[in-house]
Amino acid sequence: MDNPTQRMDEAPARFDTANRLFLRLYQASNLLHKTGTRAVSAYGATTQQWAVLGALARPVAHDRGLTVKELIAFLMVSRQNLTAVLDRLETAGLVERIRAPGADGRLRHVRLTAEGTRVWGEMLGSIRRYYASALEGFSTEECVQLFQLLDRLRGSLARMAEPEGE
Amino acid sequence: MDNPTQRMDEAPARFDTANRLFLRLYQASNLLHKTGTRAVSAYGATTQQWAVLGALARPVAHDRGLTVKELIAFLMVSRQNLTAVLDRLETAGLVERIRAPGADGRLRHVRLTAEGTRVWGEMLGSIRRYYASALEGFSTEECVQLFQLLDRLRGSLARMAEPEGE
DNA sequence: GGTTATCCATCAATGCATTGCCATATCGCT
DNA sequence: AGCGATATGGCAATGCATTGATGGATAACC
Repeated sequence: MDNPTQRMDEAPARFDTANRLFLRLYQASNLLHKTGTRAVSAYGATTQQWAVLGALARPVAHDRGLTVKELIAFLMVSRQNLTAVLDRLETAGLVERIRAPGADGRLRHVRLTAEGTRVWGEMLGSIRRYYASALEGFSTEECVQLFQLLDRLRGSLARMAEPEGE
Repeated sequence: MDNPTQRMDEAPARFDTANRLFLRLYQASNLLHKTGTRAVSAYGATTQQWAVLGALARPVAHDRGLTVKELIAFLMVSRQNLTAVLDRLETAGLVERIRAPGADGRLRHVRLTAEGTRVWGEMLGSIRRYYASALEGFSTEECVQLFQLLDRLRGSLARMAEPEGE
């Protein structure tokens, strides 16, 4: 009873915090998909499709598009998963897979179609409203802080997913 | 060119931060399931089953169990989803659905079986190692900070999911 | 006793996400 | 020309997660 409990309690407290932290991550992610999909459902889209369209709409990617490999790296999902999402987006006419003329023949560049660019423009309003609503009680500093912490956690988990260095 | 750009740039910066923030949330969640399931795959479990077992293993819940409704509130998932997870856990013999003798006849209490308690005890080692590895670069203060920010975000998203008060 | 509400389960559909394996086309190197 | 690596696609299986609709058993109220 005379041992210092201050250090003894450190590990259990950290475990407990980790437990709560990952439960919140799990819950927040589920809610993100649930509410996010609802926010863009008027366009027949989902949060994943929103993420893909958002990646392709960036100035860097809009003209030349992104290869499947680059999209996988950007979103950090499996190739088989991305293929299915791209199939749905292609069927909807929002995205096209093209072979760049002069480039590597193996590469397929995924690009927004004119329709895809138009729909993305319409979706932007809903997305802005969604972000504003979801982060209503957050100061800009807190947003940055949360981003940075999530960024580090993502990095840590990515390291666990791929032990061998790239 | 003489208008104060400081305020004009606030909204775009916030939008950009939100964009990155939710992408990180999306990525971190996918990696959580990927690496987490790998961590407990030796027990034939997944992260969701881990979450359910963890909820039921808490001292508060271990003896009397939790009703399906309580589990839904704790994990914040849909009833149909939870039913499927519970079915798999019941088939694996880790969980049992019982009707409490004196209580409301509509309620089903979900409880860990003896086997479930044993397996959870074994899983705890892997889980502790997982938490330690995932949060390796984080100070205890940062863990708490991330938890609190995620908790607020979860609350905000939950409000968006259920507009009418409970 | 009858109505209404709650708790739980079921069936069905869609989409996301992973793993594993196989196939094809192209590139780069020898 | 051949060989290995890379980039993509296809197929299959499993599990998670949502929505929607239906139904049954129990409780609470009138």
